[in-house]
Amino acid sequence: MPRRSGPGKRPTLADVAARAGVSAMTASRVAAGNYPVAPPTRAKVLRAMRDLDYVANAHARALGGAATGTVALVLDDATGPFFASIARGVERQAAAEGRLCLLCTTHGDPEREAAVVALLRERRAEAVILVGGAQDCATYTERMTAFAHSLEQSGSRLVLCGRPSPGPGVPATVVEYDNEGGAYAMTAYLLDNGHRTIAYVGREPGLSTTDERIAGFRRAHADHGAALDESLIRPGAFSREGGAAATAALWAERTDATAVFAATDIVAAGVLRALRERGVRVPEDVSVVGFDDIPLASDLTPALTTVRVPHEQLGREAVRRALHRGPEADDRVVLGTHIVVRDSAAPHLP
Amino acid sequence: MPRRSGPGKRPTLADVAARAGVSAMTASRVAAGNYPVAPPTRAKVLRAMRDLDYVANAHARALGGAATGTVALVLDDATGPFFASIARGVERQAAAEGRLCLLCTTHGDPEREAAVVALLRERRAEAVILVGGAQDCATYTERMTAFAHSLEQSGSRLVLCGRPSPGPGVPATVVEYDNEGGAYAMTAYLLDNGHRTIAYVGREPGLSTTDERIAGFRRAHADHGAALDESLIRPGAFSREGGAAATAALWAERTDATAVFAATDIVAAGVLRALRERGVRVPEDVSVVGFDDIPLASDLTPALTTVRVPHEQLGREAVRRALHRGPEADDRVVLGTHIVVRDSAAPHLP
DNA sequence: TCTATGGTAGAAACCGATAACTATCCCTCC
DNA sequence: GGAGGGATAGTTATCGGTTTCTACCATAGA
Repeated sequence: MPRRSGPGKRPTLADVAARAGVSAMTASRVAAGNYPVAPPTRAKVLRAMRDLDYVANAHARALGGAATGTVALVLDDATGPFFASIARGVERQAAAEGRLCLLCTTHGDPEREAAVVALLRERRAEAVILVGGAQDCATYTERMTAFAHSLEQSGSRLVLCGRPSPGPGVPATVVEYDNEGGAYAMTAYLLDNGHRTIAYVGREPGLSTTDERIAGFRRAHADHGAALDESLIRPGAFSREGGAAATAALWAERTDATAVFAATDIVAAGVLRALRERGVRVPEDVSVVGFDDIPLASDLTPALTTVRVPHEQLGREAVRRALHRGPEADDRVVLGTHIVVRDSAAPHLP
Repeated sequence: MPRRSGPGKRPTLADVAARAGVSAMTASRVAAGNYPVAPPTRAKVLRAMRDLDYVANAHARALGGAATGTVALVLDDATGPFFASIARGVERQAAAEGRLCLLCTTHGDPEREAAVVALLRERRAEAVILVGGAQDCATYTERMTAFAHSLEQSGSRLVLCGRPSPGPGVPATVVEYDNEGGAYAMTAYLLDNGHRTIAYVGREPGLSTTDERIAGFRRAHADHGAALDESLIRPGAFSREGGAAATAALWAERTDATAVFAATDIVAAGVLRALRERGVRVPEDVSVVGFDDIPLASDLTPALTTVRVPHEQLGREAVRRALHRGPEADDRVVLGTHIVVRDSAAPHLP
């Protein structure tokens, strides 16, 4: 049975030292184990530590100049399997490196993002990992540049994960994945299967990921000599409802698309639902593909053909590269993506 | 453009004070705003702070006795929509209360759990929230009791979220949800719909949640005067594969069940897959229901009838009750659960 | 016997912010 | 004119662990 001390009376090193009949310094050395201490003395100190259930004060250590052993993960929203997978990667790598992981959310609010970064500066987080697509405009670049510099001044490192780089010369690490290439591969796959009228559902204007994916979509069309009807690129929020609504709008207008490329797997879930409601069979009548390869993808009916994004690895790399910084060349990585073929896409026979 | 200071040279309050030509104390008072400072002086200090891009050192503050503004969330695994929702609730409430949230995972390893708790004691987290089902044995109770006491000694509060209480007199807050009641309601619903041969798939022996749900399952049978064939309670892991495998095993043995109660929604996804592979129609031939109501539930085909667990509220309550402690009576809450009827269950016509 | 040497342990200072106390200044009122 | 008091700013000490420097003892070698 552990001692039933009253609340808030934590034993300090001095207490341990007193109980062991040595100085605080000796107790500290036993705890750290980086200095020779005579075995009998060490035993007495260890005894006292166990008796008092001593734990060091991390804040005192950090104040003394030691690293804080903390990395911070900042995301839009902790729900969403996309973020969850990245969080898992971050947490795992952090744990593997003996760090604890702070989790913060911004709900897409730049002001809150700035507030969170300020809080993390106060805590001297060793790395601050910002995750998720962002509006890639001048304001964004400026903000990230400012964050990078103030974090650097606080001895911490900014990591942009799945976000555009603020440009060279800015002290930040960027870990991205190949949006353009993934979209290209998927579009090429559909084109190779005979599809010529492919709708892209879920364009969020200005969002960096959207822009890159649409670029790949276009390039594949061009490379295959396929005409691209701009009216097939449909706006829509990155949500089930967004996917369903955009599909409803598209089908109200025209029903000649033979394939739908959903901006994300979640959007694809909405697309599938909307099509099912209209009696359209997938993949017999229309092929549907997604992007992300979240766990949901394989649970949909039919199981979703999609683009695999290495979320967990993204998180691990973010932590790894922030903590062990090599040559400057390593400050930007792009992880590969590839398509995963399941059951939601079929050849289109003219 | 922000100042391009070299790395690691953070300005201190003393630097600010020097630049403003005042004492550190005055600068501190301006920062805290809890003491009258003459407007011209305040302006000078604020100016200096902005010039130097000053941020306080949270560790110094914490060392001085202030609260650390940190709550910790400890879970088995950050993936899993179940945990993600709780994490969201915890993070939101923490943010609302001006706290940051530490995220740790244990992968179900008690040793790692102890190590994590020790780390959190070092950091003086204000609350340590342990989430997720646990083996409810004597060892568990002992461990939790020990955690509760040592955390209390460190001035922090243990919260058990969705876990059994270690008993009265232990300084811990328990936030649970009604497993037994939810399982009872769902079983009663199936029985009311004429089902008499209901399989329970996904028993993890010894796990507290499993035991409670099966208790509800039994009680409903008893109350409805329905015989319960013990061989219909099938073991299986809490995973898609577990659900699929258990279903395959069951169907290999007997095919007379008219309904399947899956231990969790994830298990239900596996059950649905296994049934689909066997050409069994849901809900026409067999009804399938789950437990948790994670987002996936409404994306399955057919949309899953399941038991709603208020995950996010669970997280919020955990933080709220740990931070504002009222009378001791509030140390244990049980949040309600209720069934959500969708499309995966239908009446059984004899 | 006296001095090098190594092995141990302790004392003082420091990290940065702040609580508690003290010291001014200046104005008011007796 | 001097005591009293409000408003403001500064001094000192403290939180707990670590770094750096110093002090001691014992044994070995001269």
